[in-house]
Amino acid sequence: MLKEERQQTILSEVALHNRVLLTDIAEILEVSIDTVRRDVKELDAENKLRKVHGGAISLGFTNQSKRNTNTYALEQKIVIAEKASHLLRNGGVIFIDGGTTCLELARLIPDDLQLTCFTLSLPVAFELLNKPNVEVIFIGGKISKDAQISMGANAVHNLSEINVDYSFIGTGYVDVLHGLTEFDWDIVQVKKAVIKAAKKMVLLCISEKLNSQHRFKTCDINAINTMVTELAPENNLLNLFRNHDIRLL
Amino acid sequence: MLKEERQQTILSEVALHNRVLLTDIAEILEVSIDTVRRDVKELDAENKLRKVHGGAISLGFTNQSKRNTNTYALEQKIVIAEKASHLLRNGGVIFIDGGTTCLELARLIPDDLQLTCFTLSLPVAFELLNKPNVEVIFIGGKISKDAQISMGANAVHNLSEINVDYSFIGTGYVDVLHGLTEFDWDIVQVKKAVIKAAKKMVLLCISEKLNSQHRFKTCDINAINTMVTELAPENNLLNLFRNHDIRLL
DNA sequence: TATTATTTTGCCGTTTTATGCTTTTTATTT
DNA sequence: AAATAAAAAGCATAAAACGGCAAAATAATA
Repeated sequence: MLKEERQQTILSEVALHNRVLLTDIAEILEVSIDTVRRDVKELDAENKLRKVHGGAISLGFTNQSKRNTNTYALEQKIVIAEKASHLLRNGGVIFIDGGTTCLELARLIPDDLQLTCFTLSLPVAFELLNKPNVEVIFIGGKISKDAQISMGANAVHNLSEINVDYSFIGTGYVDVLHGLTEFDWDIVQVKKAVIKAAKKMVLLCISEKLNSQHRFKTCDINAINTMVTELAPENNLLNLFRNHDIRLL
Repeated sequence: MLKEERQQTILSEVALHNRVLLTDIAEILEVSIDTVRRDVKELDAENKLRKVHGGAISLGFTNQSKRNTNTYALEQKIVIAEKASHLLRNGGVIFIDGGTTCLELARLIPDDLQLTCFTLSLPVAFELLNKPNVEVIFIGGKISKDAQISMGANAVHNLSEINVDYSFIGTGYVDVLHGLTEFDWDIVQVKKAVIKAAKKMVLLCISEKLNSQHRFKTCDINAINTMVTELAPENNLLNLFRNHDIRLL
C-alpha cells in the first residue's frame, strides 16, 4: 500500500469519526504503529488534522480564529489587554467577561500559562479554546443575540455557584460618583452575579468611557480593585479615581 | 511496444484503480522498472497523474483531500440536515448536538421558525444566534477543546434539569447490534444525559458510519425514534434498521 | 545499404526514503 | 509515586529513486 493511500484513509477516518486512535488505524491499515504515527505527524504538519496524544482529531471548525477587524478602538483595547495580562498568574482561576476588550485579553493569554477560565461569552470561550493550557468553563444560560453572552436567571444561578480569584470585566459606563452602570437591566443582573463570584475585580475600560453613566447600576466604584485603561496610570484623567483605593494600571 | 502505448496503459491503470505500483506496471508491461519510472516521471510532469514513492496516484484522488479543509462529506450532511429540518415545528423546544451534521441543521433553520434551542456546542450556539426567532440556551460546563462542547459533571447536571421535545444528535459510530457507540467515555456520559432530557431522539448520521462501532456505548439502537441519513429511506443499506421501530428519513 | 546521430532502454552503484524494531524519554493514569 | 501507555530517537533493512553509462533500437542521412 502506498503512503498516499494510507494517509488518505487516515484523513477519511478522522473526518468521519472526528477522532481516531493510532492503534485502531494501525490495525485497519495493517501497518506498524510507528508508520501511523509518522503519517499522522506529517498530516498534522500539513494542517490536515491535529495530532493528539494517542490519536488524531479533525480540524473541524477549529481554525476559525478570524479576528474581527472592525473592533472600535482596537489599538487601545489591545494596550489594555496587554496590561491586564500581567495580572494573570500561573494556576489562577479567573472569570473573563464578554465585550471586545475582554476578548483581546483572552487572545493575549500566553500559550504556556495555565489557567482556569470561566466565561459567559461565546466569542471569549472560542478564543480560549486556542490556549492549550487554559481550562474553559462556560457558564450556561439563555444566550443574548447581541452581546453573545449567557444571561438570565440561569446564568445568574450558575454564577452563584462559583468563586474565582480575579474577575476581568468590562462596563458600558463608569463614573466615580455613580460607579459602573449599564444601559440594559438584564446585563446588570448578570454582572452583579459576576461580582459576587469574584474575590477581586479588574475593570478593563477605555478612557473614553470614563465619567459617563447610564440608568442601571452594576456596582459602586469601590467594588473595583484594579482599573486598567490605555492611559498611563499617572494620567490626569484618572485623578478622580485615585482616592478610591483603586489600583490603576 | 511503443512508449506511447505504455504510457497510455499506465494512465488507464491509474484511472481504473486510482493508483498503481511501479513494480506491477513493470511486470504487466514486461519492461524494466527504470523505464516505468521514467514514464511515470514524464506523465507526472505533464500533470496526467501524480508520482509518489513506489507508484503513482490519480489526480482526482488527491483533490479529494482538499475537501477536508472544510467539512467532510458536506453534501451528504446538508441533505441530512435538510431532511431533519422538516421535523421542526413552530414553537418547538429542541436540543441540537455538536458535530458538523448538527451544525448544518442549525444553519438550515428557517428565519421565520420560532424555536427554543438548547445546545452544548459553541459552534452551534454561534450559528443559532443568526436565527432571529430562535431562543438559544447554552448548557454550561467545562468546554472540551476538541469537540468544542460542554462536557463533564456540570453539563450532565445542567442537562438533568431540562426537557425537550426533540433531540437531534450525532454519533461517532452506529450499529444495529451495539447501538450508538463512541470513542470517548466522557462524550458518552453527556450523550446519555441528552437522551434522558429528550422525549424523542433524532439521529443524524451519514451512511458511511452505519455498521461501525467503538468501545463505549451511548444507548441501544431502539432509543432512537428517527434516523436520518443521506440515503433514500428504502435503501437496502438501511434494511437492518427496519425491524427496530425506527422511523427512517 | 551503410553509416551516423538520436533516442530509448536496461544495468549498476550510490543515495534517499520507508518501515519496523528496540530503547529511551515523555505523558497520562491510578 | 508507581505503573502504564504513548512518543521520540536511533538503528537496521529493504525497497525505491537517481545519475551515469553503455547497449540496443530507431531515425536520419549520405
